[in-house]
Amino acid sequence: MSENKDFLRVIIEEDLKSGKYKEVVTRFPPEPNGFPHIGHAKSIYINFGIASEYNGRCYLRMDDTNPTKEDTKYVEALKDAVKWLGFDWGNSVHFTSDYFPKLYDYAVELIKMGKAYVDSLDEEDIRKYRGTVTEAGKRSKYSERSIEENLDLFLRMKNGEFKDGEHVLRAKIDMNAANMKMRDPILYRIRHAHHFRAGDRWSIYPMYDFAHCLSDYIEGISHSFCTLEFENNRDIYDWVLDTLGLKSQRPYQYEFARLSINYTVMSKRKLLELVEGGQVDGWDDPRMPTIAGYRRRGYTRESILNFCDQIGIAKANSTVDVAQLEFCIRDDLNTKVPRVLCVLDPLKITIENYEGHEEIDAPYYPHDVPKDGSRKLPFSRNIYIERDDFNENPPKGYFRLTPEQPVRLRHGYIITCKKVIKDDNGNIVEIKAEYHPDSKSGDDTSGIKVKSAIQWVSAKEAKTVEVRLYDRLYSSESPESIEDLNPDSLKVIKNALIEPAVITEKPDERFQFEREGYFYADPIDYTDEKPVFNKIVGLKDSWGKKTKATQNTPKPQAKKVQVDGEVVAMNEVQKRLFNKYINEHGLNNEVANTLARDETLSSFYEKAISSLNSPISIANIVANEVAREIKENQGSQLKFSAAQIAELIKMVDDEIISNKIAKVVFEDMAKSGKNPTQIVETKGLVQISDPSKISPIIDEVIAKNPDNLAKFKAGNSKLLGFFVGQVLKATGGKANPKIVNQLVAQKLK
RNA sequence: UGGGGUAUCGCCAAGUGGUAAGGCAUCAGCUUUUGGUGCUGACAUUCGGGGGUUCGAAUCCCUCUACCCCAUCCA
Repeated sequence: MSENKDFLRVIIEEDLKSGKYKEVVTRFPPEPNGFPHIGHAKSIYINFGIASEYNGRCYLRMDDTNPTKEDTKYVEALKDAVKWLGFDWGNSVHFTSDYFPKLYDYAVELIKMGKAYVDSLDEEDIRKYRGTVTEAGKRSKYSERSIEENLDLFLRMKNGEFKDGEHVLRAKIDMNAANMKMRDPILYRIRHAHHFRAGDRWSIYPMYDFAHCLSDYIEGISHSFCTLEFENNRDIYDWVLDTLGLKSQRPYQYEFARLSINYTVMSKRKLLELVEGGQVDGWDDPRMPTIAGYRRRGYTRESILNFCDQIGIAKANSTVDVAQLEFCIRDDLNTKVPRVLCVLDPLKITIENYEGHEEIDAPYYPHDVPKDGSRKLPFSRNIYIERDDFNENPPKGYFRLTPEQPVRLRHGYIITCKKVIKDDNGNIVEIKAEYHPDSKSGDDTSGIKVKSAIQWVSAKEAKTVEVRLYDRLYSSESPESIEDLNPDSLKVIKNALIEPAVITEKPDERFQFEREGYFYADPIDYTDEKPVFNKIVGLKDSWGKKTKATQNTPKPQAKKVQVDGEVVAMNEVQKRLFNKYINEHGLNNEVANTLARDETLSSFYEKAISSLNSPISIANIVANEVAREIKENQGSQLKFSAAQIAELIKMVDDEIISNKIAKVVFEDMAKSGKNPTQIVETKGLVQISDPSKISPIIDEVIAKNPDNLAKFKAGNSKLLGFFVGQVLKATGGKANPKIVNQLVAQKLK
C-alpha cells in the first residue's frame, strides 16, 4: 500500500477515531446485468481492500432491482471475478431482492408519514411535470391523495391489480428543487416481470434510489462508496434515511471517480454490443477489458490488484494510460515465469559445418531471477530463426545476423552467414551458415564479439503451436464506436515453432518467449495435440520504438489561449460604495471590489471602521478572512463582531501581534467567540521583535539543518522560506516574521 | 441556462500557509549471452488564467475559463 492516504481512507480514519463507527463495513454492489470489467476491479479493490485493511467487513451484494435486465449468469460472473481477485464475501452473497419485504414496509411507513404518494400520471406527463434544469417542476394532482387512499393503492399495486405503468409510488419532496433528483423521485414502479430470484412474487419493484440506501442501512454498512455520477443521488440517499428516522449507525455515501483507460471502452452497453455484434469472441475474449477477458489473456490477479493500487483514488475524471496496466503485468511476470524459445515467423538455417546432434542444458530463468530449473535444448544442423533476426541490408545499429555480422544462438553457438538463398521472387528462403565450435555458450573461447543472442529452434524437434497475437482492441485513444476498432487486434499464427520442453515438460502455464513477450497457454483451446498460446503483453522494445520513432512526427502543441469572460457590472449602490472605498479609504481595486459587491461584507466593514480608523487593514481582513468565515457558515450567526475585528486590527497596528498571529487569533474568535485581547493574553501571543532574542533561535535552526544550509549556499534560494518557517515554528509563531526574514537573510549570506 | 463536481508534468497522483512526494511514460549512462531485467541520473522556478491578502500562497479571498454529472417508471 502506498504511503499517502486517499480521501476515503482519511474519512474512515476520522470516523473510527471519533467513534462514529466501531467497525468499517462496506459492500460491493454491482447490478448483475453484464460481465464485470476492470472498472469493477477498482471498485472491488476499494471496497474489499479498505474493509480488510481496517479489520472490517465487506459484502458482495447483487443490486437486482430491475427484473427485466438482470440474469443469474451475470451473478456467477461477478462471483467468479471477486473470487479470482482473491476476496472473500463471507457466508453468503447478498441480494437486494432479499430485502424486498422490508423495503415494502419502509415504503408503507413513508406513506403513513405523508412523505410518499401514489402518482397516476403517465410516463410522459411525469417527465413533463419534472421541469428542466432551469425551470421548476410542477406537482401532480395525485399528490393530494389521502394517506388511506395511497395505502390502498400501493397495496393493490403490490397485489398486481394494475398494469405496468399505471401507477408509481413517489417520494413527496420538492418539485422545485434545484437538484433534479429531488423532484419527487419515483420509489416503486409496477413491473409484471419474472425476477430471476424472486420469481413472480412481486409485481412492484423498488428503484435504485430507494433500495440502495435502505439495503446499506439494513446490512449495517458504515461507508457506502460509489462513483461520481451518483453525487446528485446523495441527497435522496440522505433524505430517505433521515425521513424514516434511521439516524443512528447509518451509512453515508462517498463518491470517487470511475476508472477509464485509453484505447478501451468501459461502458457495459458498449461491451455488450461487441459481444452481441460478434466483434469479439464472447465476454472473455482476451481483448476485452472484462475481468474474464484479462484472465483468459493471461493477466494475473496480482498484476490487476497492483494496477488498482497504483492508479489511486480521487475525484477528478481521469483516463489512465494503458501502458500503466501493461507495466503491471510485465513487472509481475518478470520475476515469475520461465523463459523459453519460440519462433513465430521461421527462417530456415542450415549449418553446413555441423554434423550430428546435441542437447544443450539451458536454465529456464535468467541470471537476475532467483529461481532454479532448466531444460534440454536440442541442437542440430537444421534450425529456424526469426525472419526478422536476419537482415541483408541492415539499418544502422542493427545487432542481429547479417551477411557480415555473426550472431549468437541463445544458449548455443555463434553462427556466421555464408550464403543467402532466394526464390524466384527474390524472397529469402534459406540461409547457409557456419557455426563456431569453440563458441558454445558458457564455454566460449572463440573471442568473437557478437551484439546479440537470438531465439531459435531445432527443425526436427520443434513443436508446431498456434500463437494468438493480441493487440489493443481499438486504435483510437478514446474510442467511440466500432469504427474505432483496431483491425489488427488479433493475428493468429498457426505454425509457430517452439522448443519441445514447453510442450512435453509443461514447466508452467505462462512463459516469456524470449525477446518476444509474455504468453499464456489458453485455458480453453489448448490441447496436447494442438497447443495454443495467447500473447499477454510484449516485452518493452527500445529497438522497435527507435526505428518507429524516426517516422513519427513530433507534434508541437500550441498552448491554449485563455479567453476571459465579462465580469457582471456593478449596480449603482455598489458603484458608489466602490468609489468611496477607493477615494476616501484608499483601498486597492480588488479589495474595494470584493467589499462593494457583497452587502454582508460591506456593512460589516462599515461597522468595523466606525470603531477604528484603519480602513485599509480592516478592509483586508474583512475581504479575506471574514469573507471565508461567512462563506463557511452559510448564513448562520457569526461568533465575532465587527468591533472585535477592529480590536484585533488595533493590536496589529500597534505591533503587539503580527499578521500571522492575527490569523491565529481570528480562527480562535471564529470558533469560540472570545475577545481578541483576551485570547492574546491567555495564550501569551505577544510577538517577539527583539533581534537578540530571535538570533539564537535562528542559529540553532541553521545548526540543525546543515544539508539545507549547503543547498541554500549552492543557490537554492527557496530555502529561505524553509528557514523562516522553522524559526517561526520554534517560537510558536510569535517571532516577528519581518525581523526573522531580515535576520535569516543576513545570517545565511 | 439552474444545481452538483473537478482542474498539480505527456498519463495517473500526493500536498490543506514555510524545500512541488511517488508511479507510469520519455531521455541519457552503466550492467546484461533477452535491444528484456536491474542500477544511476535527467525530467513542474511552478500548480487552469488573471488579480488580491501575507515576510512567505498550489494551499486563504475575488474573478474568469475549461471539462464532467443531473430533466430513465436504468443502476
